[in-house]
Amino acid sequence: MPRPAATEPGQSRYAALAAGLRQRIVAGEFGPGDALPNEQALAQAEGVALGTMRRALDLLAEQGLVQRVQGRGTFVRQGLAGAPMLRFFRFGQGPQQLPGSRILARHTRPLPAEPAQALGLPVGSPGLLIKRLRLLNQRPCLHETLWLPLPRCAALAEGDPALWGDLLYPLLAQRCGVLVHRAVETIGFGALAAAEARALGLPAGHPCAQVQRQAFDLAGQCVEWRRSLGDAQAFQYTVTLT
Amino acid sequence: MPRPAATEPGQSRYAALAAGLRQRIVAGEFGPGDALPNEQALAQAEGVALGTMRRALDLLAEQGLVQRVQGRGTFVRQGLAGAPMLRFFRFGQGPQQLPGSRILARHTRPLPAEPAQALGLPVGSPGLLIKRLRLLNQRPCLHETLWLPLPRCAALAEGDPALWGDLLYPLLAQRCGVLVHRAVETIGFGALAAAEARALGLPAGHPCAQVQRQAFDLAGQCVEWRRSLGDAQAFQYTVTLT
DNA sequence: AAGTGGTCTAGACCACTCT
DNA sequence: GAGTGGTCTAGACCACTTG
Repeated sequence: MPRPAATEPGQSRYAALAAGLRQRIVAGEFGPGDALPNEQALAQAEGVALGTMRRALDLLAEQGLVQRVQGRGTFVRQGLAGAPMLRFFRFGQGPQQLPGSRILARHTRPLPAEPAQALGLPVGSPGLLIKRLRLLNQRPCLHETLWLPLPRCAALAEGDPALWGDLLYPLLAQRCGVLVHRAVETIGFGALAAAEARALGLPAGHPCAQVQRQAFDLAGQCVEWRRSLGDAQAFQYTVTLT
Repeated sequence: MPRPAATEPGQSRYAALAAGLRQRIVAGEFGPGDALPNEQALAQAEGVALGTMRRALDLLAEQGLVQRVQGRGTFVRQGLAGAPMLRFFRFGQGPQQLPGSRILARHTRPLPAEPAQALGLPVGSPGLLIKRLRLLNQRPCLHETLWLPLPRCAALAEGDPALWGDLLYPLLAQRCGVLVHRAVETIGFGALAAAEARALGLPAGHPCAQVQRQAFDLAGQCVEWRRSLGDAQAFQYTVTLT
């Protein structure tokens, strides 16, 4: 009975195997889109039965870290595509197309209280502030305020934002090596301040829906704080309870 | 190789076993809270290996139909407790207590278009309309409009609503034999009409959050349509994306 | 045809809950 | 101690994808 190094005591074998694989993925041994070795190889390498290794891989798949494809292999999942923000809103009808982006401002600034807390950094740490407008059919529909932690996302503090394209997360991945893997959003309701209202072409004080987002990388570090504002009339969201 | 009756062709054995068990539960052979026979017995009865039956039971557990408890057994889950409506709102702070209910109206009426469609019944079918106010610390916080399908929920058309207690779903279970197992909710924002505003003690036209709910029984039949209105200021909801 | 994950078997032993 | 679900093994065969 070999009792190889369990990552945590009191854990089942397959959970330990999953944790080990998770670490290897986070460490970059397998990049996004890469295939893992096949089950047989992994099981043999760890000296464990095939079924046990399968269980570990299934666990990682449940957690969204890998994706299993019959006949092809087990692959490390890509990060979040980005811009699923619009799923909360119904602007016009017809096929939902990709929203455009217009950067309104970009500054390096000390982090204010709320973003700092969300990012898990001390207030006043260096941050990158971005304001942008999301557009659908050339019409402004969302006003966003973003804060990014600065040593880490420094690559975005330089260069012409006009060349960035419409999605932030692919940019974060390419330029900063930051892969967004999970996000938590909080929905609320308020009234538009003058500046945002003007940008959206709505009257000041107009009711708006507010979506605050924290985005996390593979290691669980928060790498973005964002607040998006849109017309409350257009807001709609569906949940299922069980 | 016995190939006993699969509930559906082209399905894996464990999926078929799960479907069979599901049917038996829906048919009432095992009521909410009852224990299923143990794995060994079920596997033997179906002439299948233990692991395969386990897989079927795990599937039902994933779907929320049963709950597995180590050392005790596998149990049919109770229906939704009810009143998780308040999870969308933060009224005051401190420990969230159970909301009170005051029935404002109850009528038997032909179903209007929207509730009829949600319930999967023709417009004009007999329905039971209920309006009620949810209260927290004696203060009104939610205004609800409910439609129930009528032959089925007839027991609620009689008797004194003042004796109903604060939760609808336990009532539906006891008096009508209707077990709510799943619900779908859609969130939107709007403005309060005069009547609702008055009931909630807010000015007419005040911004409000609106939660529409369809509740389903074990068989997947819609058994309730509901619209709840509350102060938009108090609204807050959190989602996780992966 | 070779390689992958998906299903199924038949058994052993462990961890937990109840009486 | 008896009974339950949870873990693990070692193997067989199937279904799907790709060259």
